[in-house]
Amino acid sequence: MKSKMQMIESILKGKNIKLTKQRKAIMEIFLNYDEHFKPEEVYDLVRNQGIGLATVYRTIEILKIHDIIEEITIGKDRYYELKLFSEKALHIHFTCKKCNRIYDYDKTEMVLDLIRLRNFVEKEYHVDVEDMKIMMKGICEKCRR
Amino acid sequence: MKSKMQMIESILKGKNIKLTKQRKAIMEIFLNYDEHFKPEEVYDLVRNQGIGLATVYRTIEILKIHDIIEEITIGKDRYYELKLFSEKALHIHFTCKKCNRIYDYDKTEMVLDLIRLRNFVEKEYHVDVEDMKIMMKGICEKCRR
DNA sequence: CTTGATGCAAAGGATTTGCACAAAT
DNA sequence: ATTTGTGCAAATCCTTTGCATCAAG
Repeated sequence: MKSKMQMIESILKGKNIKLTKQRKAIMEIFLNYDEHFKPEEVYDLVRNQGIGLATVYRTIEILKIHDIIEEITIGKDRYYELKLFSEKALHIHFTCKKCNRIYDYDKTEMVLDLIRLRNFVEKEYHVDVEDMKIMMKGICEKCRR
Repeated sequence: MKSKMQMIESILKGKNIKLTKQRKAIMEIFLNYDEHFKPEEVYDLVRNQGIGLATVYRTIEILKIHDIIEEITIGKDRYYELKLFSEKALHIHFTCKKCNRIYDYDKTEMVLDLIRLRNFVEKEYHVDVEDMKIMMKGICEKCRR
């Protein structure tokens, strides 16, 4: 059985994309921590390996285009997180207005609503929906008390 | 009965925000066309009145903070559109991957699903949801044929 | 009058790009 | 060998800010 890393590698190989040590290092960040990162944050984690910021941006772009990671924008910040293999394939991003923490919610109960929503849109507007993002903003449990 | 413009004016008056001719001109863009605009696009529509780009940015910020317009980010672009008074209070933004057109969908049937989703999140995670955005990406009807 | 707003140009921050060199296939 | 990727620094793009001046309340 192939590891996730190997699966990503074979996806990229099929597209003439070379597997450099820089790209592997960056991919590992997303695979090992199932979290969101800003480009700068990824850079901080790999710069000790002599990897430049431009390479981080270029690699993120590649991973995004091939749907391995996804981009979420919150206010003025852009984050990236693993999309492929993520158990929380369809999840909701919640940002707290007070503490600015970002939470990912992914209960199955919601996924059903989301799928229904997608099906409705596809039928009603005759489109193919390939991707959806739900962002909520409000006050989190900790900040409410 | 107050016009929408008058209502916005009274909201802003209560906050020590002066009603300059520049701000009125920019507010009218959002009121008259119920569409999304980039800052530059708003600027193009008001620059003939001698309004500077910085003022457009500053006014957009004010309108956003007071929930008169809302921000949506699609890829690398940031758009703003009327939020207050908008019949399509809760709507879905759909972007076509091929033609890059942006559509707003707002059938009531979906709104119910969205409200249920919000209620679920609030109960399950003990948060207050004040705002939500749904972005979908895919292929639109025109580009499918 | 007094305070807050404007326009301009300059500054800032994030992202992209050109290019000579290096590494993967 | 060829092709593609990398690091660096410079360039670009979007957005914000400082400041002298102007206008709203």
